[in-house]
Amino acid sequence: MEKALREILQDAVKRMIETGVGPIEIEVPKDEGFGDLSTPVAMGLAKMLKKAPRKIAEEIVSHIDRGDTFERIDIAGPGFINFTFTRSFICRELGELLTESETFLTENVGNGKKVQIEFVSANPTGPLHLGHGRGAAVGAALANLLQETGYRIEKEFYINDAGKQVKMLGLSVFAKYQALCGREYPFPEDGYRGYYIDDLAAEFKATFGNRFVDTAFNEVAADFIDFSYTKMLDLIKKDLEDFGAIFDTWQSERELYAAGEVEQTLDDLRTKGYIFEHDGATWFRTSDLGDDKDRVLIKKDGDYTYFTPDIAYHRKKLEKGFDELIDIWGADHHGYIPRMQAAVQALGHPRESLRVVLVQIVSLLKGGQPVQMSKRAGEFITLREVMDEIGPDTTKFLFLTRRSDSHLDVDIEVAKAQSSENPVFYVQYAHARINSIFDKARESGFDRHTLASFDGTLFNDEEMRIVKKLLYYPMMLRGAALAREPHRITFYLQELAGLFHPYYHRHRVITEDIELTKARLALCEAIMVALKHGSKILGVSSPEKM
RNA sequence: GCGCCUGUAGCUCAGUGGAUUAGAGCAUCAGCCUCCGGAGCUGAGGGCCGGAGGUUCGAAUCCUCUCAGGCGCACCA
Repeated sequence: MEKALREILQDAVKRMIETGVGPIEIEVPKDEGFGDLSTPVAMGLAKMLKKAPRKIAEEIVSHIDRGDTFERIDIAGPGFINFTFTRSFICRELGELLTESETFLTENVGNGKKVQIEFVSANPTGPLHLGHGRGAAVGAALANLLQETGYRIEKEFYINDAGKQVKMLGLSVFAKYQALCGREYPFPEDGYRGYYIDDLAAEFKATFGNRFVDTAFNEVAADFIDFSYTKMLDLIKKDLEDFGAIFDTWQSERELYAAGEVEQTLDDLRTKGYIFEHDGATWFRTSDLGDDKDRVLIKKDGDYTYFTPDIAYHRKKLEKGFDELIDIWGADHHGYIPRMQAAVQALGHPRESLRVVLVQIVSLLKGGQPVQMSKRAGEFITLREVMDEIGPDTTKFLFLTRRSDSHLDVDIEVAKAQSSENPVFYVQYAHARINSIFDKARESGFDRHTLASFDGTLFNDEEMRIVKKLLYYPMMLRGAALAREPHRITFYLQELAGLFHPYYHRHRVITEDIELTKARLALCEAIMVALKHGSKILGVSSPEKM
């Protein structure tokens, strides 16, 4: 519906301004009385054409053939053009929705653009916590959303298997291992203290016995590090899989070093003149590229900073030929964006090719009281706990019912208590309910595949309202994709379910009247398709029974 | 001190320039099971959109200032 209007408007405007204009804004009016769709385009053009908005609106309207598409076209307020579609046009669209099914709901906005989404990328030093879960939910949903709207997507997890963090993990396990073997060994101050460290130490001992007792950590560091982080990574992979976050590629930081990528990146930047030496360290002149200050790449002691392999990593991504990189980061890393974009630019790509989606920290409450979460101290609620407690669907929906950059308080008590009152069930229930209507309908001999021939004149106002809501789906999806905001789908689904449930209570779908039944079943079918499609993008199931 | 994010109903949040009465869920209160699934439905109460200025025909939305919370500001990761 919106797509058709967009094309009509483009044509009309082109007759006035040969060059045409950029994307034309089309919106659903707040008040139904203002029509089905409306555009403020005339107001936007007012400055450029130096004419009154209403005059421009009139001119645009004069170039539009009402045909059997529009019931009426009005100019209202300061210059809005309001469009009301004819019933026959709307029903024709519904018919297309039914025959084309999911294809009707999506639109190709990506044009095959290659986009890589990197998300979660948790250090393999412990189980995933709730914050990671939010990143996983958002990343997976965004990937699905873009996939559905014509982008080519790769989902990647970056494994920090080379830095200090995994070393600390190894040392923590080493210390516990020594203790298990009856040796005195100081536990590192910054060590990881979670219960899983004890488990790892015990597992290590069970595997290797006392073989590593009485050795210095430095001599056996690799054994402990590799053993521990691979176990943790396996755990993470399992959690993500059960959560429904499936990755295409797993990029190891070590591999970047091994393949000489880090060195090459430094050479590359050096050749381009961004590198300088100062105070015994090697610097990257990011301040030339929009960063606050220059950044160190090689420290005085000869080690790389965290930034350095990360540049190499992004360089590798860009070389794989992606048009856009989306990184999903915790909001506490937002200060890191300018320097990473500077790096992207230094490597010869537009800085916009890196788009960072920030996911705010999840604050945890327990019965209204804040719970301090610290990975090092081992005090945190894991994604696994919550997922097991309230289910992956509810957890995902919880994360996707908010904008990703909004602060989110999760009260674990409330979340558990609400598990049967959660909005996700409202949406799923609508789907299950329709499914059960169809079970009933089949008993009465109605076939789901002959519904496209429904008689749309039988729809009452309430039904027409639902049909229109369904026809708004493609534009909602398009907007969500362009804004990279999957939460819009969540809200849409709640609204759609919110139209269906009251409708269901007021009207019987299956009645003696065969034509009316067919029309209503057609409507139900369409609702079901939309619910299913949106839920699938969110990674939430659409159960047939609950 | 500087920067970023957030401040909307009791709670959790949508809406982020255009059109009288600013929306949803939860919570609270009052109702609805002869009928396709009550994880549902109907209704009620509840808001100077943190505050103050400004731009505009028009501001929750844009600009400035200000208050409050969160997060950043490393030769840490």
